[in-house]
Amino acid sequence: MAQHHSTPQSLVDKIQRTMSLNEEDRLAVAALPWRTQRLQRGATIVSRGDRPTNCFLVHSGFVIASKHIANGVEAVSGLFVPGDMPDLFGLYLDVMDTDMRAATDCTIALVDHGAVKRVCSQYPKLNAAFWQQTLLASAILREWVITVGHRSAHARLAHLFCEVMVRMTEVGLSSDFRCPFPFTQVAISEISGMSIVHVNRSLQELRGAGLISFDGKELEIRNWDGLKLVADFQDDYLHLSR
Amino acid sequence: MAQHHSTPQSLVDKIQRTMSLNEEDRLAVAALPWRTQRLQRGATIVSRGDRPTNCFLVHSGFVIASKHIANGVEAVSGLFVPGDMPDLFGLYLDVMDTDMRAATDCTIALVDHGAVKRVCSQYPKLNAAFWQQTLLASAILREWVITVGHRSAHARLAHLFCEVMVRMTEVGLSSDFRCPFPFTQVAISEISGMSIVHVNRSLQELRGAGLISFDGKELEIRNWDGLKLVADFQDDYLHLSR
DNA sequence: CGTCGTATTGAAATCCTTCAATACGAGTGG
DNA sequence: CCACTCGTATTGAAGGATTTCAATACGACG
Repeated sequence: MAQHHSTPQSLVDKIQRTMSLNEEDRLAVAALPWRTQRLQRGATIVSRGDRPTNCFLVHSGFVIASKHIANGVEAVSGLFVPGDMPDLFGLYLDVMDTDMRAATDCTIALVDHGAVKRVCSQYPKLNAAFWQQTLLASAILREWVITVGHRSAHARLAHLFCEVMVRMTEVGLSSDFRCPFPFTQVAISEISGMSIVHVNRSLQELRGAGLISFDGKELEIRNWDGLKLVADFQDDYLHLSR
Repeated sequence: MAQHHSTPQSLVDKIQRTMSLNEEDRLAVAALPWRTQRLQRGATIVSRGDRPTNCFLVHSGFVIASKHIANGVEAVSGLFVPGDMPDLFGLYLDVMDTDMRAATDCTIALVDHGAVKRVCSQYPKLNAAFWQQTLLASAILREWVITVGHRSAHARLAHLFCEVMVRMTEVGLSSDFRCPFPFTQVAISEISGMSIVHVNRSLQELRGAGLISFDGKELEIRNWDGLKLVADFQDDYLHLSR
């Protein structure tokens, strides 16, 4: 697997949306021993039960966190976009409680836990920044618990689309309410926890209402306010700066 | 409201289940400016939109995190037991994205964010410990996303009971598979996101199968393995030591 | 041209909610 | 002590949302 060094610019940018890093901090992040790696769709990144010594940053593509439950069903608990560090929580949790896999072809950058801990202890700003990244992830989880538990299926889809659009926008990967979203309907059904049939119908509903367009590659939100309304989407949980 | 100083023993204990603190660390935690406070059931602790300067530790009672969604419904995203710091995530998230309220009469201990940050920067072990507490909370959220999204209603209840029992046991509040659980069925319906009627019926089912007994005050698990089975409960996400 | 993954549609089945009514128990005021 | 009320628990039954089953269509690719 190809490996080379890489600048974690997306991470630095993401951190700087909520915290100001000085030159020294930025350099320290860049100086971390990142190892870039290309992954094919479906590749396992970490497995439940692992005792990780690394964590990773998503450079491109989408990553999914899931567990296999009772009947062997894969239940998804999170979707990650470039700039995210999906398993950063492993830094202080000895054993992984979920699987992570590449939901699309991906490029990721691995870093050693020890190195991360070292910069954290040396640069208080970075300690705060990495900690904050884990907290931002937990804010999304809180919202997912509510969405999955209390919103109707088509609101769930709408909510997912709103969230993805905002998160992609945050890292500069959208324009004009369009962003990559290279998922089949069966993939969307896994992510959203809905049946394939119902995904299909809800999608038609959202399309029919002129709220979105989606071709399996790219998502376009054609009526942001309308979609937000059906999704009951309030973006405060994403803690956008300002 | 009565306020006095208090030893955060439950927190220290909880931390020590996964990390070894030395005498100095323990003293530093105890020396934090904790302010104990008594709360009546239903009391608001923090509100969505707040810019907190404190966080709190639950001493006794149960705390609930929730948001008010579309139709004014209160959607619960978390349940907290003694020893938990439910809003610790506010340490590095400027504005609260959820409400927190006392689900029962409670006693909590408030600490100033500044003081927490200070001990964290001074005691690396405590920095790790507090960070880890937020990560343990996020592990529970991941499991909740899955439970709410993929498990049947009666499995959801069973799962909740398993989780509560383990978490109460962790902090020494259970014995013989019995622990306080002073909730009405309507409260359980809010926590679990199920309708009241269905909570009632699922409860009867679990009782009828001899798995639990529950009288609105105390929960008893009469058949742990059986309950685990219907709940599809695997405790790894709680990261119990050993 | 055949095949396989994907998208779409119809229809039945299931789970869960909602509506509605009754029962039960504790607390309150007469 | 009784009558009343209110919150809680329970039950029946209808309605709705979503899943599951089954079939068909579509499109890319070898």
